[in-house]
Amino acid sequence: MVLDRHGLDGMSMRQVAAELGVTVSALYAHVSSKDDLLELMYTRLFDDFEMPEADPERWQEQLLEFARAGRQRLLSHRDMARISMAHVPFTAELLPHVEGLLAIFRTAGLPDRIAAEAGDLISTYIDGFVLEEGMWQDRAAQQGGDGSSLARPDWREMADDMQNYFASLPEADFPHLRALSGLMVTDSSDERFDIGLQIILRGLASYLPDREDRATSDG
Amino acid sequence: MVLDRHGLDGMSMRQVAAELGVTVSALYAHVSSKDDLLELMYTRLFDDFEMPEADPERWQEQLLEFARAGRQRLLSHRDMARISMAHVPFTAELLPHVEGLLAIFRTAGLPDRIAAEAGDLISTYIDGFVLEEGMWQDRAAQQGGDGSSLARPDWREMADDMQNYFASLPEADFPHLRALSGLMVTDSSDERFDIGLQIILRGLASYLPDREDRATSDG
DNA sequence: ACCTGAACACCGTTCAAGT
DNA sequence: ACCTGAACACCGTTCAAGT
Repeated sequence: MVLDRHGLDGMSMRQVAAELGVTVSALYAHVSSKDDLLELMYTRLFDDFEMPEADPERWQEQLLEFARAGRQRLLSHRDMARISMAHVPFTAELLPHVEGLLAIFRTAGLPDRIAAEAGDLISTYIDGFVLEEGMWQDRAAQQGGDGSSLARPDWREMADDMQNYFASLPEADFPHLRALSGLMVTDSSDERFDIGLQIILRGLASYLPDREDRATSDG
Repeated sequence: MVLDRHGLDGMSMRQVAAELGVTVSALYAHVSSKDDLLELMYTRLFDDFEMPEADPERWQEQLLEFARAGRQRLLSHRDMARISMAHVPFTAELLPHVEGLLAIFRTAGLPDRIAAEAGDLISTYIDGFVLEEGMWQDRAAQQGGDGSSLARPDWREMADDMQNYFASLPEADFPHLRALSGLMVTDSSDERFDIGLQIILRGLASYLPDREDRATSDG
C-alpha cells in the first residue's frame, strides 16, 4: 500500500481513491472499511517507534520524550489522534510499546496499581491534547477565512486581544482571571503540552515509596 | 428552542428537523450551521452548573467533584465531549466556571503559572476521557452486532479474555504485562476516571509551597 | 486477482419561492 | 417571520459486471 503520504484533512475514501488513480470501489478489495484503512495507517505510524531501555534514574525524562515523540507522530497525519483514541492499544503491533511503558513505570518503583493505569492516563492525555489542538487549528483556519481577503489570524494578536479582554473584566466578578490575564494565553502548544505532562509526571512521582534525594549510592 | 432531549448518536440536521416536524432548511433560519447548533446545546448543557465557593482545605475534593460532574454532563448527550474539545471556554457563559476553577487553584496556594494551566489540563483530561469512552462503547456495540444473533458483548467476559491473553504472553518479551495482567482491565470507567484524576491532583499538590501536615491552626 | 460503473442511502448547506 | 422544495456537492458502502 502506498498511501502513507497524505496530509489530507477530511480524507475521504473518494479522495484516497483519486490520489491512487483508481475508483472508490476498488479500495474495498483491499480494505473492509474506512475505519479499517485508518487502523492500518495507525499501526504503520508506530512501526519504527523505539521504546527506550527503562532507566529508573531517568524515568521522568524517558516518559517526557515518549510523550513528545508520540504527539509528533500523531500530529504528522490528520485524524490519527481520533483513531488512536478509538483504539485500545492491545494489538500485536502495539503491545511492545505498552510493555515498554510498564517497564519504565515499574522499574521506577511505582506501585503496580498505579503502573497499570499510568499508561492509560498518559495516552489519554496525548490523544486528547493532540485532538484538541487539531480542532482549535481547524476553527482558527475556518474563521480566518479562505486565505482570500482578510489578513490571516495572526496568533500573537489574538493572544493580545484575549489578554486585554481578561484584563477588562469586572474586578468584582473575575478577580482571578484578571490576576492571571498575563498567563492564560501566552504559552505555545509545545509549552502547554510539556507543563501538563510535567504535572502528571509529578503526580506519578508522588506514589514512589521512598522520596528522599538518594545519592547515587552504587553497590 | 426545544431540542434538548436527544440522545441521538450521529445527530444529523435532518434528524433534528424530522424530530421537530419541520424541513431541514427551516433550521437554518434559527441557526447558522450545525456547529452553531451544537454550540448552543453545549452552552445550555452547563447553564445551571454551580461552582463551589473555593475552600482551601478541600480543594482536591472540590476538583474531584467538579470533574465528576463535568463528565456526567458530557456523557448525558452524544458528541458533547467533541464539541467541548473544539471550544476554548472563553465565552460569556463559561467564563464564570473558569473563574471558579482558578479560585480553587489560587486559594489552595498553587503558583500562578500552574494555576493558569491546571484548568486546561483538567478540561483536556475530562474531554479526552469522555470522548475515548464514547468511542470504545461505539466500537464494542458495533462489534457486538445489531442485537440480533450473537449474545451481547458481555463486559466481564471480555475482561477475562484480555486477562488470559496477557497471562499467556511469552515471559521473555512481556514480563511486566504478565505481572500486571490482573490489574490491566479490571477497573470500571468510573474507577479509571477517578484514578487518573487523582494522579493529576497529586501532581498539582506537589507545587504547593508548604507541604507539611499543618494542623488546622485557626487565627 | 483486480478493477469499473452505477446505484443506495445518507450528509450539510443554499436559495428561490411561498404564506 | 417562518417555512417548503428542490437542488448542489459531497459522503461510505455494495454489487453486478467486466478483463
